[in-house]
Amino acid sequence: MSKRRRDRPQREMNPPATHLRILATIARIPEGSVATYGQVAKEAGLPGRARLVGYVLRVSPLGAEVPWHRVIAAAGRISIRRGGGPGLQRELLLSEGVEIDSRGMIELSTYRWKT
DNA sequence: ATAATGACTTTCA
DNA sequence: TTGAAAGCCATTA
Repeated sequence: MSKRRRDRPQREMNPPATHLRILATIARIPEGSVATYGQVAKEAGLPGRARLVGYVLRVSPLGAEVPWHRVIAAAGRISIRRGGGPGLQRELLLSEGVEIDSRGMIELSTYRWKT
């Protein structure tokens, strides 16, 4: 037993814990629907951490287990910037039945994930 | 510890 | 509706 300087009761802990929570929430988004970063954060129990969601998606090893393409900005638009992303996300959403405006806008009123 | 960055959101014009 | 500015928060340098 080492001398831990003041064990925290149970506040934050592992960095990944929060990330896993976010990823788990994204995994719950049904096919054909989309969710905003803020909504995902809130559902994950992290209200106000919308930026974190984006950050996690950036650092986390995305895979088929995480439908990251169903996560869009509150404006109903694809947020990612940086090649290889936007076009791909658009294709994935279209293949799921989500209609996207020519400007890359999505009708949140229609496709927003309802909990 | 402070500064800068970013797959965000909301508000105002 | 579109665009700019401010607010917020965790991670990185």
